[in-house]
Amino acid sequence: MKRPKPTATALLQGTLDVLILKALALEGLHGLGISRRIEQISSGTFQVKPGSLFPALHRMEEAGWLSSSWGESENNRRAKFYQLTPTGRRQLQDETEQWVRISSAMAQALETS
Amino acid sequence: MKRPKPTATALLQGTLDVLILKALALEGLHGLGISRRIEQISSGTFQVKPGSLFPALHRMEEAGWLSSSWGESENNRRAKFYQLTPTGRRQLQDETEQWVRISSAMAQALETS
DNA sequence: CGCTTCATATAGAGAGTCTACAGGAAGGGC
DNA sequence: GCCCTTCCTGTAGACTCTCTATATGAAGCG
Repeated sequence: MKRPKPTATALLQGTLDVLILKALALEGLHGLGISRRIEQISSGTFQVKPGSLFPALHRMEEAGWLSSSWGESENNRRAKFYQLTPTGRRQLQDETEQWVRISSAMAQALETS
Repeated sequence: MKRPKPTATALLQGTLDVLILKALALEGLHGLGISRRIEQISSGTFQVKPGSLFPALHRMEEAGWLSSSWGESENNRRAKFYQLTPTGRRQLQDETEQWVRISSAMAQALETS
């Protein structure tokens, strides 16, 4: 019981990637649009801050899961749009399956036995 | 696609704590016993390496969730036994509820929409 | 022309897990 | 007595990822 825990840590480490991939599954979006989409499909549970989002996008683009192109947002702002690559779509499948495995193992482990 | 991903990262960051707490919910165990219990209650899905386990135990003891005492293992080896403190038991409840919230939000987000 | 909003970006800190290694002590084989 | 394996705890260093905080620029509004 050292400190009252300053950081909230809303996101579980490792879940951001699959959420970004899922957000882009239907259509390409720009950065803040991805953030809003994630918040939407999780009913507000996950709120991705810019400082988490953009490094993740760069990392995933470098990994070959996303491709980007500059365009204009719905508010006439310069915005970078991201799309899933075929590799990224595969990655979405893989990470989704991995999540199912892990979460069912967790559910089993946390069952009151 | 830089590297073929050297590390496997079997465990999701942040899930080790609640697994340790759950492993100790029924009875006190020593370090490697906790590791084996976690592997058992997750049907082999989670395998906690010593290099992850012991720092976590020290951290959690310092946080006041666990108390420890030296004793003898079932194989006559010197072993440190850990028990849940009342604070730790509360922490187990909190983290379990948090896991339920997060995993259901993830399930909803990853639903094919 | 300042203010707000939108949009992208980086630096630095912090946390947590991993690999790899180390040491001590018990038990078995010979 | 001596090796060798197993059990048990532990640390060091690297690595990855998320967070807070801050910065920049451009559009729109009054």
